Parts: sequence; C-alpha cells; structure tokens
Amino acid sequence: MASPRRIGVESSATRSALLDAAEQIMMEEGYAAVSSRRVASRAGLKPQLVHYYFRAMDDLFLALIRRGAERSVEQMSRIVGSKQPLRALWEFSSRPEAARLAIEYVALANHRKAIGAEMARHAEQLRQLETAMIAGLLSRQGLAAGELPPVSLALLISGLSRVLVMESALGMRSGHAETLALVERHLGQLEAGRVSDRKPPESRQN
Amino acid sequence: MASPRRIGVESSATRSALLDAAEQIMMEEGYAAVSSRRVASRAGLKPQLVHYYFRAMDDLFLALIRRGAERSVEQMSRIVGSKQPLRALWEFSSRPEAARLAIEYVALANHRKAIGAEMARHAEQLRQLETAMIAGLLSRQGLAAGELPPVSLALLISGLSRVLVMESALGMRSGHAETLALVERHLGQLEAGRVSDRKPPESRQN
DNA sequence: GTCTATACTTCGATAGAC
DNA sequence: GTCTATCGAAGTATAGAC
Repeated sequence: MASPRRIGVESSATRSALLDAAEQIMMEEGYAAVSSRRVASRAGLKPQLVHYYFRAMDDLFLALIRRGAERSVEQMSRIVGSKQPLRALWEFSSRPEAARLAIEYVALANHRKAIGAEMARHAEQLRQLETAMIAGLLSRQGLAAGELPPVSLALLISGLSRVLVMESALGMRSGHAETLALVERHLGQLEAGRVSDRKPPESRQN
Repeated sequence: MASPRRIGVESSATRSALLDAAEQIMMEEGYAAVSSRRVASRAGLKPQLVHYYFRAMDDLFLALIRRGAERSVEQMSRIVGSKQPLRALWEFSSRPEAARLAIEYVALANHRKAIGAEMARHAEQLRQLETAMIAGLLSRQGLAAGELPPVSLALLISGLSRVLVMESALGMRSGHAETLALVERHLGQLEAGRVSDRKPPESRQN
C-alpha cells in the first residue's frame, strides 16, 4: 500500500524536458544543484511538476542514468562496428561533457546505494561490449590473451581517457601530451594489425 | 575593507576538530552533506563556530584540501625514498578512503573555480615528485625516456589505481583481477631492474 | 497535466552578549 | 572562544482545485 500519489507517464514530453534540464544543471553546477526548484525553473515549469513525474529526487537521477545508458549502448554498437574501433572508443570516452557527468554520477553513487547499483550495471554492460570487440581484434592479430587480456585493454582505454579529461577539467596539463602520444602510438600499432613483439612474461602467475 | 568579522587562528584545536568532522562527513555522505550544522554537530559544537573559523564554507573546503595536501606530500616523500617505490606508489593511490575523498573533491572542483585551482596545484606537485622518482628509476635501468616518459608512468599508476578503486566502490569487478595481475607483472619487471625488451617505436612522432 | 497553497526542514550567515 | 538569537533563502514533498 505504498503510495497513492499520481505519477506522470514516461512518454511525456514534459518529463523529457525535466530530464534535459536536470542533465544540464548537473553538468554545469554539479549534482547538488539538481533540486526540484532549479530543474523546473530551467525547464520553465513549476517545481511541483518534478514531483509529479518523479516520486522523489532519486527517481529523477535513476531515470537520468537509464536514459544515458540507453544512449551509450546505441553509440557503443556504432563504435564496435566502426573501421577503427579502438580510436573510436578512445574518443568516445574522451568527451569532456560525458566525463564531467560521469564524475557527478560517481560522486552521487558514492553515497546512494540504488544509484550506485544502477551505474555499475550500466558500466559493466558497456565494458562487456568493449571487451568483446577488443577480443576479436586482438585474436585476429595473434596477440595472446594471456599477455594483454581484452578486458584489461578495455579498462585501460576508458579509464585512462577519463582520467585525462578529468584532469584537464581541473586545468592540469603535466604529462598529458606525452601520454596522448604514447596512447596514439599503441592504438596505431594495435589497429594497424601489427603484432607486438614483446616477449611473454616468463613467470607463471595467473 | 573587506570583512570586519573575527576569524579564529589556524592553530586552534577546535578548528582541527571541525576539519576532521568535515572530512568524515565528506567521505561518508559526500560534499553536499558538509554543512555548517552537520559539521558542528558531528564535532559536538555549535554551528556558529564553523563560521567563526571559516568565513564561508568554501574556505573550509580549501583548508581541508591544504591540510590533505601537506599530509600527502609527507607520505609521498616517504614513498619516493622507499625500497619498492613503484609498488608503494601504487598502494598509496589505491587507498579506498583517499579515492572516495578524491572523487568528492573533483566533483566539487568541477564547479567551484577556487577549489579546482587549489586541487590542481596540489596534484601537479605530487605528480612532479612521482615523476622525478620514476625518472631516476627508469634511467638506472637504461629504459629510454622516449619510449616510456616517466611522467606518463606516473600518470598511469596513479590514474589506473584510482579508476580501479572507484569502480570497486560501485561494486564493479569485471577486468579488475586481470588488470591487477598485469600491473603486478609490470611493476615487478620495472622494479626488479630488468630492462623491457620491447623495441623502440620506429616512427618519429614526438 | 498543471496550477495554487502550504507544511516543514535545513541551509549560510551575522549581530551581539558573555 | 563560545554562546543565544535571528534573518532570509532554498530545499522536499503533499493536498487539492482546475
């Protein structure tokens, strides 16, 4: 017998407008600035409408994450099928707006269980898509998975790009040029189909 | 002619207690939960004392960052002088509490200029210390800086460890074991004084 | 579906007594 | 250095009219 309150349908255009507004505020001023009043005002609506479409503010955040997740999966399938998928993946995770949003979500997820779980679910799904693509690419080049597990490369690409973008947002620059050049070189080698000639590790761990 | 208001001295024990409380709240519930009332209450003091020691809440955050920065630099100099500095560095940036705090600071810095600048200053200082240590270590092993710039390795170690901890906090696990093993292998090689036998890149870019 | 009206909470910040 | 008292702004959320 939880809640007798009315809730608006998902297909509503107003609901979409509220989500858009929330996303913008989150990007520009952080998750803490996403309040019913600010969201509504940015969308040119009354604050009470936020509560009509979302039972509580956390539901708004969840809806935002789900919408973003759907879009990411669409983009990821385009990336996986593209001509230079590694480069495309690198650029995809290097988009500054996405990285900004990601930081806010992670911070939010840090102390709201439900949001963290939703985020993790989504991120794992993306990583799985990336890993499958990379595994295909590496095996076509005869690079043993024992040396460079595809899932690690996926983690490395999305993680490192995110770190760089994050630091850039703070105004940090040291090491960026060098690291971008390094990444560029390795992506080139991997994508050109040339096989790395490092010798495999001689120890037997894992 | 700015502010006639009284401000407590830095050496005050009460001030320290307030900073401690703020740090705890930030870690447990995020920066948005760090309010004068909550901080004071956690420290067993009156909210007005927060305003006595910190003109505005942003000053409290800045003080928190500076205090953390001093501590980090102390720890970093111990790391740089330790027997296995790369491993020590990896473990240093893998501390979950530190990573949680870092996320909050970055999110905060994302939309508060002064805080972002302070963060960047501090992070650049740490990176410089790391880079100097790594440069010495690599050159003692005859690894050309052209192949793996020390600053990139510094970025890679601190960045990757942070990403892993961040994901762990969300409950993500995929790729972690593989990547930790990979890191373990490379740190071992680098620190054992063995020279990597990858051939240098044949192209001339950067 | 959107509005007015409203209840209640928490926030930052200051003035001034002790 | 710490207290009482107090301001005005902003927050979440609900009830009920239109």
